[in-house]
Amino acid sequence: MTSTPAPDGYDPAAYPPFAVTVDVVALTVRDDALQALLITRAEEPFLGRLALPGGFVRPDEELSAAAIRELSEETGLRRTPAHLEQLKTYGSPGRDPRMRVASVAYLAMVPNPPEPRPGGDAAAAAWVAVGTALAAGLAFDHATILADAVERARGKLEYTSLGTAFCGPEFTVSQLRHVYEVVWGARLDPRNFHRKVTSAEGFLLETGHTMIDGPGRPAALYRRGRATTLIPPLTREP
Amino acid sequence: MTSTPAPDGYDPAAYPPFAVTVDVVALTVRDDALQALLITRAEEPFLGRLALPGGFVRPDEELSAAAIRELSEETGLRRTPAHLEQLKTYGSPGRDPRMRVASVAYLAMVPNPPEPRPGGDAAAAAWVAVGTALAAGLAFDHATILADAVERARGKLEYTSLGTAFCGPEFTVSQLRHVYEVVWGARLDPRNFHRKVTSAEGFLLETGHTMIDGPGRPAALYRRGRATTLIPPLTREP
DNA sequence: ATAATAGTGTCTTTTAGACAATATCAC
DNA sequence: GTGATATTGTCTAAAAGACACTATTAT
Repeated sequence: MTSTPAPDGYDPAAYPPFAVTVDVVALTVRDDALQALLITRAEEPFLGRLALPGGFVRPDEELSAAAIRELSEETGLRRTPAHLEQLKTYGSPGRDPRMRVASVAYLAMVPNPPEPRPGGDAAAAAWVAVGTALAAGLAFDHATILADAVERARGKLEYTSLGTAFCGPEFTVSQLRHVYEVVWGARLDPRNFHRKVTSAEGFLLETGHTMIDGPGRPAALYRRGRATTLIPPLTREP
Repeated sequence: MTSTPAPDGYDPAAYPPFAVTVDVVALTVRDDALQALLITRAEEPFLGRLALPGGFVRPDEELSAAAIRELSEETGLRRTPAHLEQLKTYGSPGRDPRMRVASVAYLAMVPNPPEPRPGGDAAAAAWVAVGTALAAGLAFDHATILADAVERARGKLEYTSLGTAFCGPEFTVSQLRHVYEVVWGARLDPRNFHRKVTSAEGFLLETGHTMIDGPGRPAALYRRGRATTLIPPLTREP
């Protein structure tokens, strides 16, 4: 099973153990803010500090499966996120004081965020506004991971249909626009936004249903289209 | 140093060892083709098969440093690539028959590719056209990694100044256009391309020098500007 | 009626893409 | 001169952004 050890130590079994973990940045739009699902650590190191949910990958587990499992275990988030993608791997030698750890970070988008329920080695779990979290400080290098995730999400809204992953199965153009406004932290012209998203090929599918929310004309409900890339893209700096 | 082991086995030291490796997709534009730097494996498994250069990360080594080191050891590529970025981590349970391995893949751009010199556990090292490599088949899941890398490179040419990483320190607009044409596999109008790249803010810096290559008016030489994102972006489907 | 939101249309500016025209070289 | 490449300019169509206007609701 093991190949011949090379003189300079290429035999895999001879190498000092690395731990491989996953960390999940689950984002949602709630209370007019971009929020991340964070836990309060119940163990050392960084006991009591805010951190991303995550943990060790099991011997026969896919990385993405580990991300979904850890999210479920530590925060009680049962539903599979509307979108899950690998973000980046963080593996600097000193990032975990216990041992050498390479952590594969995932980015998840969650619509209609349920209230979290802490479990595993999490003392608490809560949705926290991204700005608040970064200002408060996070365990390990999780602030860097969170910042990278937010930047990825912001960029991807421009040229993909990812914004719909923050919305439920059926949504109005206004709800989608609200997502964009919150994630980008910018005002968008409702009329131009409406024209752009409804004319982008394969982005939105009409359901025929409408919805009334407060005063004003009822809004048409849409479902995500099959297009993943947005042509033409939406633009961020108006 | 080690925290209290949790009942369900969260003690990192108790976890079965993962190996962490890096694999490097070094790309260049040579002979009117997008080529990748590949090695021929000198060991089992996949002895004699083409593969990406790569290997185990050392205990106190940054992931990116491991990528540069493995590239140097296995292919003799001494120069630091003009661009190096993390691509994605591949860690499916069965991807290496010897043991559980998570491989952090890197994408590198190399201008003026030098002839490689094999070393380490590489029996040979050569620049291979991407299409040829994918058709020939690669060891492990390296074909998937290579395909992902090419797709990343193609996309990034649109909205970043990454294309200049395939050129030397000084280059003409034609040379840059040739990079785009080869990577995208498409013809671009020389006149519109010229106007777009020279008018994109901070993309190119005039050097004042010119260069003559064959017949035709001498071409102005440029250097990469400090801008990393391209505004407005170049577009792929003409 | 008034206010609020949804949706359509119109106008101007900007950009993309096609392509004419000029500049400067090798031969 | 011819032929090739570099560079600038011109034209048209598409898209972005500003914003007037209509539609439909709650109050």
